[in-house]
Amino acid sequence: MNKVTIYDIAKALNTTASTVSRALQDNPRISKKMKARVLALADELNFHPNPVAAHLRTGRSLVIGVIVPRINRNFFASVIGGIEEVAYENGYSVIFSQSNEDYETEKSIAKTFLMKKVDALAVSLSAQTTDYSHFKPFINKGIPIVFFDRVPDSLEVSKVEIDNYTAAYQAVEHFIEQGCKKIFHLAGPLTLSVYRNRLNGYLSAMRDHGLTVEENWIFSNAITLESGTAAVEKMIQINDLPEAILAAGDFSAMGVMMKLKSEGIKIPEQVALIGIANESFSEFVEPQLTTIDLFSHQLGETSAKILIEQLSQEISERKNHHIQFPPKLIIRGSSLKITKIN
Amino acid sequence: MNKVTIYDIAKALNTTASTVSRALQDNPRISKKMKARVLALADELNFHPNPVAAHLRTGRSLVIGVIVPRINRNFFASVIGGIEEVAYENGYSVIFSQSNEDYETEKSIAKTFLMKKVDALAVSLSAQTTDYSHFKPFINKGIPIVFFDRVPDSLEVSKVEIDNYTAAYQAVEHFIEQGCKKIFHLAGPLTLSVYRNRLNGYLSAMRDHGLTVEENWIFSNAITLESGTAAVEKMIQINDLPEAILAAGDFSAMGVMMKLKSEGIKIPEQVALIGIANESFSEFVEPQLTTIDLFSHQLGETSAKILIEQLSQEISERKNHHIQFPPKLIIRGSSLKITKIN
DNA sequence: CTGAAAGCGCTTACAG
DNA sequence: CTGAAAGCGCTTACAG
Repeated sequence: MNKVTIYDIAKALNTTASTVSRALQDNPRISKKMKARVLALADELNFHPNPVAAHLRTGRSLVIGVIVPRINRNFFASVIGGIEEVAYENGYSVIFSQSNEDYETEKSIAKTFLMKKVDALAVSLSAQTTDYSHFKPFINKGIPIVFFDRVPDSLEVSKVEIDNYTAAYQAVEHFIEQGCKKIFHLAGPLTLSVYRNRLNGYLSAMRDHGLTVEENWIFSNAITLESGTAAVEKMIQINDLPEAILAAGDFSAMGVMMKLKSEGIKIPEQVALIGIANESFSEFVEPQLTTIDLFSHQLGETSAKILIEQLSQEISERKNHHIQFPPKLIIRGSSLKITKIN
Repeated sequence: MNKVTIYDIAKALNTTASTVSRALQDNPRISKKMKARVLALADELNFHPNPVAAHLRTGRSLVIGVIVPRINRNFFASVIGGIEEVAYENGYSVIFSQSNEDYETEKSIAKTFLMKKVDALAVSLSAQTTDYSHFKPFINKGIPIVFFDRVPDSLEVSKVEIDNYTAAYQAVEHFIEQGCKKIFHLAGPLTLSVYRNRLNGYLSAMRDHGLTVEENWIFSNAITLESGTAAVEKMIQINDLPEAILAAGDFSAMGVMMKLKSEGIKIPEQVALIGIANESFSEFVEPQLTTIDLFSHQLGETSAKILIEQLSQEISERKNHHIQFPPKLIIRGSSLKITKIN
């Protein structure tokens, strides 16, 4: 219990703290014999160097900070899981905090993490965030920073995401192959480039196939279950149902599905449906939801690897990575009008 | 950028670090005038005391460690979300790690957290853990520790859970009210008291209603989707279907549901079904899944509150809390044989 | 109300 | 290959 320090070990071995410290770090300047003696005694006394003291001295905390909108989403939980795994393997711990989609909270967390001296930072932006200056101090201090999924467009930093433009584009093409022309899009908050890219992919695919998108075909800020339900209500109200709907997230797709079903509208026969995220529930529902995999775990692993690589480099030799995973459309029953499965 | 310290402030104000330190802590021994001057300058210089130095000196890290089997489950993500919220409000940060249901990993994380000097610890045990000695050092050092959901039965510590016995008991009674007598149970890993309690609740309810449970009515170690599917396969194989199934988790209930549906067996008409956890997907599926709410977010909040309370107390005045939330059966379509809704 | 001084437990430049 | 010494940036018992 009474904490053992390197001084206790030094005294017992008739040497100095310097030597003990070096021996524990496997410093080549220490003889094998001395190292063996130090390690043996450290082991016997169950000694572990106090990382806090080391941190104060070296400036390295071995902690990676993570900021997410909320942890209570399979997608974000899974990304954080990936980050934690890689971090742990490399001797780093993960400290995290939730912005709750709130800009002020995000700013305050960034400040806290800066004070707590995280060695590196991984962030997925809140839906409210349009100004990124709260991340500047990290960049200025040479603290590696990586954004994942919800990345800023106007900041020179490392980014890890999927190719959202192509993802939406492919979804629309799949609808078109299934014979759909009147295709609606439930877009997310357009403050975030993720959702702007999905919207653009949708628009381009429609245009490239000679389909004109009407104004009321696009619903904005619709990523919750409720907003999916509300969108369908509105369609029914003005008696304007599409042949297909691409939702910017699985939760709003789920709202769409539940509302359509409760109204007796057949999926995919009357309205085909595609979500984005591949949440676990997407294969539990009926019909199973066609969706786009976001490679959440790999997103996390890759983000952590970038940070850890940069931590091992001199500031001058670091470069920003911009990684885009190719999207993967997972075709299931909700979008198959022609080849019916399920 | 060039870090400001209390010495810089002291020098600029023609006073000493002691005074600056006390002023920043709002120590009553410092004059209001001096406090005002210190705070103004600190603000102007954008100074924040280095918590690492404070930690080395005071021994307080303002970090709470959390160990979960895995983060990639809505239940655990939600608990951690609750812990983080309360921690953040109280100036604490949350560091977490995943045991991946592995005992050795759990031990190793505990050791790491001890070394990293967390101020307090919240744990949900891995399914493999039957020995708790890796938590003893925390208890011995007076580091507050709380277990949630997957709590150890033979350790004098604070525990936060739901009354799992009653939960399962009520589920069985609900089945009986619906006219079921042949009721199967998919139990979880019985190393964990959570699952033993659920099994016991099931057994007691059956016995109290004069129903004899046969050996093959209970499937053990069945909390994954796959094990749910496998259980139904086995029932079909030996041609022995029940009137109702209580699964120890929503994921295995989902496996049961999918398999029954693919076999053309009607839920709840032929087999009624109840899960446990109230995962978000439970209301998305068809029929909607009757389940038991585990109050995940409150579990997290309560766990964090206990820790924070204890951190403010002398070791001698701390006492172990044992909190059991009353269970809440959420009745949906999958269990309603008589009163059909949905 | 304010100050001088020690110390938390390491690491590392400097010296030999 | 080993040691003596300074210092990371705070806090707080002791003194006045």
